[in-house]
Amino acid sequence: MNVFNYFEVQIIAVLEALTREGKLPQGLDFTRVTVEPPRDANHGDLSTNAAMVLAKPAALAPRAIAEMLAERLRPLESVTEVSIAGPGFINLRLDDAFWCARIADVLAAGPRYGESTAGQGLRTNVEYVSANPTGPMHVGHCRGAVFGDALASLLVKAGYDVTREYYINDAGGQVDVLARSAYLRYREALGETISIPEGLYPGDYLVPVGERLKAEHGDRLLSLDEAEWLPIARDTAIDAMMALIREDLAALGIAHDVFFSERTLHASGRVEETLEALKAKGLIYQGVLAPPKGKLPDDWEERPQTLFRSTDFGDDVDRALKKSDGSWTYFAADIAYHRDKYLRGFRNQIDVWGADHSGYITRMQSAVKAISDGNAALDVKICQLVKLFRRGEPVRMSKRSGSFVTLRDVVDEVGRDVVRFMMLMRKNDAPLDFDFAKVTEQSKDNPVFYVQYAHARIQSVLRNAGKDLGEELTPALLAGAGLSGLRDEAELALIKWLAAFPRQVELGAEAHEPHRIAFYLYDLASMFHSLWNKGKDDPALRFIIADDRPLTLARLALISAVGHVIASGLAILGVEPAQEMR
RNA sequence: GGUCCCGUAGCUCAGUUGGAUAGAGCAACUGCCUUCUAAGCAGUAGGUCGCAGGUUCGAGCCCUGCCGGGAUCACCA
Repeated sequence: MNVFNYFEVQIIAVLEALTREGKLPQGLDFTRVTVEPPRDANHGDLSTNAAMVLAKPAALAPRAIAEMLAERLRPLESVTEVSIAGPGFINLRLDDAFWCARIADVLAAGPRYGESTAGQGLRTNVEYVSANPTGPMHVGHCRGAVFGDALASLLVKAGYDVTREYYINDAGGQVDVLARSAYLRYREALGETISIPEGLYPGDYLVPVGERLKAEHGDRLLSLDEAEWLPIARDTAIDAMMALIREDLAALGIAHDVFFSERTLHASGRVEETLEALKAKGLIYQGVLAPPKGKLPDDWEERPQTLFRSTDFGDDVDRALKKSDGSWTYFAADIAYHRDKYLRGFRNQIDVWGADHSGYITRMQSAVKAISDGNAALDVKICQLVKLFRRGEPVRMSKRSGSFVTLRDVVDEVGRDVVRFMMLMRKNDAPLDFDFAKVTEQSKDNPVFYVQYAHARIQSVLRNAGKDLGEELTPALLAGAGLSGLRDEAELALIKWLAAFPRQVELGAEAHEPHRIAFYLYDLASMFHSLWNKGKDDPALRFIIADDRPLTLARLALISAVGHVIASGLAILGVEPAQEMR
């Protein structure tokens, strides 16, 4: 149950009744009426802006509307207090029994708590990672991978029908470079001494590809022209690189539903088809682009190009679809790809890109509008750079020497859970510092451990509880607990925060911001640790009270619910909850 | 020079899509371990939300213009 939605429905029902009675004018728009937790909990449990939002269109004073509304809200079940404050806020307070009943919601739903139907099964495609298949993933891919995966999980939780997709860029010049690099390793496998020229991939992850080419083709490829061996070497190498990448992703706990090959777009003629469709709409023309403002590129030459009218859709300049050699640009194929997604039924598309592609967003969104006649929406989430540190010192990486940090290095060193959580402790569009020393530190400075520790503490109490109760603590026993004994402010605050989880899921999903879940969990852990320590100061607040079985069960139900919500939230982030930390 | 992102406490960052007196953590200072895990908790202190206008009942959030930092800039992918 989303408490806030629940009361929003009731408040709007009251507004409709007032309208029918002629106390509010006909035809008011209630969509801007919201029910939220007030910023300051002292104001109440729920707050609505209805009176302020409706004042102007209704031509009434906010307080007049508020008075009318408040009068009708007071009799509602569970409402103990309705007050009008500030410029016209209506604050509601709900009785303890209502809040305690939310614990039962959590226990009944278990790991499913927080699931919502807000997404209404909207088919949604989240494309993320999409690293070029030219080598193992490096640390730069890490953030987008985790972000996209968590976002996808969050959307699933919120009721969207999500496909996780990886776009394999296997059609451009870089895979030919890969093929030549692999062919060199092939010759090496056949006994030649090789040196790797500048411009080819030096990484020794291609050595097994050379071996494999040797195993499959013997020395047959040596006598072939490049035009003949290149496709063979390329396919083998791409296949091997994708296998590497899938392993890297698996190490992060990521599995895509669809791996989509760019090459198949070209091979099937869908690029041409897409361009024909755009041409039919009058969006393609031969033209000459004005040179970029400011300093010109050294090799700038003015020439006619095949252009897409992205300026019709808000872009700054029209964009080229063909290269000077007549082949399609990456953009042309990308339009075809996004059109393909649209034709597969995805009107809701999300791409997760690195910061270096931010200049590409507007043209891609323009293209999606064009190919879908405005029926599909593309949201592009940009993940800013991750700066690596070791005890405060930046980690230097050089591509040329091949001394870059791979994703696997990071996962192996600090663990999947730490990587995933830390990548989500920042908004995606803010840069992120990642210090190997700090993220493995086991202290409250480290949010991963802080949240994990809360969960572990809860499990510890639940494990020990059986002894004190004299019988095994079962879900049924907890479910049957009478909850009325939970009266302490800290306990109620914790319950209210638990009840806020479904709303956080919906808001986070709608905003495409999984980091909200990480922050929510951090706050939840903090409230739990606080409650725990109250038991240190005041034994009456401990979870297990020897001579009060009903209260003990109520508190165990509460912390069990906290455990469920932590586990449920961590599941969205793809992090395992810790059962024990010693 | 164009475009995009960022600018909130000394530091690192949240800020419920425009709500009430702007919040955490670190660092500093003061307390809390015979008792469910001190890997924790409580408290003190710290702010002209980059600057200036605008929009309205109301702006950290929206608009315009500046200032500062980053990314990117026909044809690569």
